[in-house]
Amino acid sequence: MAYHTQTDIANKLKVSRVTVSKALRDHPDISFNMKRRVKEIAEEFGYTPNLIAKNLTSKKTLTIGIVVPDLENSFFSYAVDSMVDAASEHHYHTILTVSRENEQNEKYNIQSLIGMRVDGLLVCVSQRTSDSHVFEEVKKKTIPFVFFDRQLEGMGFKSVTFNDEIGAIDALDQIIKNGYSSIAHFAGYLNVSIGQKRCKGYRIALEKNGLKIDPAWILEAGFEIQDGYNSFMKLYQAKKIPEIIFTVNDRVALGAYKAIKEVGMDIPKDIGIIGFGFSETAQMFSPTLSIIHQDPRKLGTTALEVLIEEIQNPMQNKTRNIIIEEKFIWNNSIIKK
Amino acid sequence: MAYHTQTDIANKLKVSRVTVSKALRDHPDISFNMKRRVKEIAEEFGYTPNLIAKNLTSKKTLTIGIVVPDLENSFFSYAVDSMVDAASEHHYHTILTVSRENEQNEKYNIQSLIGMRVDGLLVCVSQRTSDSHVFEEVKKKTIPFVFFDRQLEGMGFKSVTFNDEIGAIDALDQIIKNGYSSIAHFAGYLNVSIGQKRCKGYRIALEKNGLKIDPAWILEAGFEIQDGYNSFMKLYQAKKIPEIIFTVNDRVALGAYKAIKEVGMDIPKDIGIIGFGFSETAQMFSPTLSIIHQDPRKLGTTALEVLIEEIQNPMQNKTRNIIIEEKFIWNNSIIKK
DNA sequence: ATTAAAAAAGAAAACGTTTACTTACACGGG
DNA sequence: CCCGTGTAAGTAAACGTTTTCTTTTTTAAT
Repeated sequence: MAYHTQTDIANKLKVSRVTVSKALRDHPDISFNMKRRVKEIAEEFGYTPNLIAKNLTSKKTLTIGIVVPDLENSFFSYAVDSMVDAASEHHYHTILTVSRENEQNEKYNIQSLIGMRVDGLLVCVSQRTSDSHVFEEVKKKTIPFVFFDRQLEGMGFKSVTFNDEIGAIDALDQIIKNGYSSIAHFAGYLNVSIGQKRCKGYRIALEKNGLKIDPAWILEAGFEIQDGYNSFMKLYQAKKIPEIIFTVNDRVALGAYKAIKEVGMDIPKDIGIIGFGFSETAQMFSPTLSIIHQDPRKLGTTALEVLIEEIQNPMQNKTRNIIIEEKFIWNNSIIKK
Repeated sequence: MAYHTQTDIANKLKVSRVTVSKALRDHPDISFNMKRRVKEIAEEFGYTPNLIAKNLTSKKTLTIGIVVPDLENSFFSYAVDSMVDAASEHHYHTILTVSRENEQNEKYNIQSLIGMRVDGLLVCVSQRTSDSHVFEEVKKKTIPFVFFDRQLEGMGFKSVTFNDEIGAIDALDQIIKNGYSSIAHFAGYLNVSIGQKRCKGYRIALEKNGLKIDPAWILEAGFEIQDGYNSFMKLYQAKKIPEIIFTVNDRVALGAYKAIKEVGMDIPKDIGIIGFGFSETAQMFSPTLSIIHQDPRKLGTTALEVLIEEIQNPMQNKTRNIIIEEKFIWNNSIIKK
């Protein structure tokens, strides 16, 4: 690799490097003529400014570090996509790291992003993270920081998240008011916060509407396609089919779809399904899946905006936790009575 | 933000900063005792080495720049995911940029990645890119560079791609040999290389098997869901239904699925479908989609490995264009006779 | 013509590291 | 006692910029 530097240009023109530096930045110190000459040679040399040298003096890297648990989950890839996009609009770069839902990786990633002196961090914490040591460090160094989607509570960092409980309550409320009363819940795992909150919403919605909660209709099996499949088959074998299945996410819903079709039942005629998800994937289902809509792009851009705000005015804005509204989208997987 | 530097540690201990630098890197110059003292203070200060300063002297950033057209396309997000992963195994970071299939963005992205002095570049060129100026620059600066999935031909860069033509021929060959003879093709657009190659494979496969090519069965409509839907409806209204539809990608296949179900026909009983795609999305279909399998993770990791190899031994390995094999996966969208 | 002010350039220092070279000292062998 | 050797430290310079401060030159005002 062979790069030219400002010094090369200065030597060629027999001027000082400061003159070159100023000329390239259109500093008023420099005459029009000199600017022209400098830029000509820069062009000729294919000069590309060395940003890392620039960063060293300016103390700004114009770079944002992202830590995400997983990119195979399209929810995150949409979120990251919109972050990269929004960042680029603010002339920021993004260094992307993936933790694979592993606390060690996550810690390592954050530390090296700090080492690279990113101007700020966007982190979606892994499901099992418990050690807050790295985050304490971030706080001590007062690095602009925003949690998105998931957060470590009680650390005083800003965050942008959804409120699953309200989302679930709101959606189920509408469904129940529409005349449905037997609703099963495929719950993922109840010891992770996402599973917990969604299940809580389910319980509250039912109670609120005077429906009693049948423990046999809360199936705790996991977050993957196969888990949805298994859960439905379990209900089917027990001949205990609800009117509606409320799944913890769209992957589980997909598994349920497969199982339901396999046993020859019809969605939405014989059974309705609703799940957490977002519009693009809901459209992949046929019939299209009714969802409690978590918009990953809104999450991404909001988180980024909050971070930029924090970078530009540190410790000003006091709003800590931004909640993004989840809207219930009634698609074709449930019949409107 | 408040960072401590080696100088801070040096002052505290009343030693020179070089001693600190060496101690932290376990340089043999330094006594065990001094190392211990230095590390103690480093710990106390929460010292994090400034990598950008380090990079300035070492001329290595341990960072790889990625340019991808789009992350909403899950094919790319899988590819990027595996790149980030593989890079991190080699202790490299990744700066991710998205071009949105826009040549200007792409150019800008590459230039700023060069500005950040990434050690190498992984680029999937946008569909319309024609100006090779930036790439000439990359070549002049001899920056390690690898094209993935799509490439600008004739520039002499390494590349990792699929061979769609062979993939299509191979798959259709098997299908035809299985007894099918009327096969339509939903072709995307024939003026982009991806559409061209896949269509060419289609033609060759048919000719090779003595089937004549009916222009009415090549529908050029686009690459999105809606295009697949429209194309099928067009065939349906013309009452010209083939045994098999071969789609240019999985999104078009999805549109076809929707249309087929809508008119009350059954996959695979009434009509079979095959498309380009990868296993994870094929599983999203019901029935599961038969695919010419393009493995994004294999693409990603291979591209990254080739790049690392090029970074470590520049201009050594002469193999320019690596082709990743596409395997035909016969799923449930086509009946095996 | 003299002086003040403005314009154009340059010099030195800084950012936080690493690398190459130098110094100081202790130790043992002859 | 001198010398060579090894150990442990330090000094100076470098990486490629930007910033702050000077200096030199030009222009304009008296």
